[in-house]
Amino acid sequence: MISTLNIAAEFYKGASDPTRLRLLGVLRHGELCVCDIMTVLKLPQSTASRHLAYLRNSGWLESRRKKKWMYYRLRPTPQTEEIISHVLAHISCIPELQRDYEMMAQHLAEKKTDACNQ
Amino acid sequence: MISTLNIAAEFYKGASDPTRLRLLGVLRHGELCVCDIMTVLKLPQSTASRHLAYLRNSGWLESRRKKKWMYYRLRPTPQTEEIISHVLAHISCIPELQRDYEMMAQHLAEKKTDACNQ
DNA sequence: CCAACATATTCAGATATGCGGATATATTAA
DNA sequence: TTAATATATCCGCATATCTGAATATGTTGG
Repeated sequence: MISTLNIAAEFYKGASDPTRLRLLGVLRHGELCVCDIMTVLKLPQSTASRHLAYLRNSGWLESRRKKKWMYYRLRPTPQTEEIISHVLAHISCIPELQRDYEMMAQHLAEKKTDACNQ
Repeated sequence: MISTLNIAAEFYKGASDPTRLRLLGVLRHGELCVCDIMTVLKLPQSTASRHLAYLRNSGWLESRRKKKWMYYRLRPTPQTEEIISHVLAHISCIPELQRDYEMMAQHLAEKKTDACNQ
């Protein structure tokens, strides 16, 4: 049986792993594809994909396919919008995540096209 | 602020279990001893104690001894005050936790003395 | 259709976490 | 000091989670 209590616990479990916090941190940039994320964060592809799916299943993200690429983005629902914004604010001053964020900014700036062209 | 990535992950891991969310919910009442918590939430004593220790170690609670009883309370540090208040607001509308909260209120009202007198 | 590429899933092994009864420790009252 | 009480920790066991390589699935362009 899925209760609201368990759903809330799953939601916070989404934020309970360092790699997933890194993913949330760079997703403050907006919609990102798996290949950009794994490139910037230097994560194995399976690790990036698995944790992104975890975040989607726990209520943090939604995804859509665009050509060959799967794009993930933060998903503020009426129930989670406020808490998500505060968690993001909370983690935004973690040094490791600041570095991730800047690396992603540089990576995005250097992309020549809108599509993924690593 | 949250000093490291791992510490932040541990903090959210504290909120990632249904039983621990129940503990946080009743602790909105203020300082509570283990015996009141285990009585109201109908938790085995080892379960209540273990999760309270978990919450203390992950940055949510602090504790102090008062006579024979160990009292736990929410610990809003400068680093966690804002996020803790928003997590509490987030979980405050979960039906199970509302019931817990009301049961605790009734339990506290019926206590005859300040000390634990179950 | 097929080749190339992006992403998802599987796999095995290591580690972490949950549980509740049993036991240990700590504090107090008599 | 001793008994009673409150809390913490230990224990065995079950389940969950993390990892990265390997493999499977899915999409696109030619």
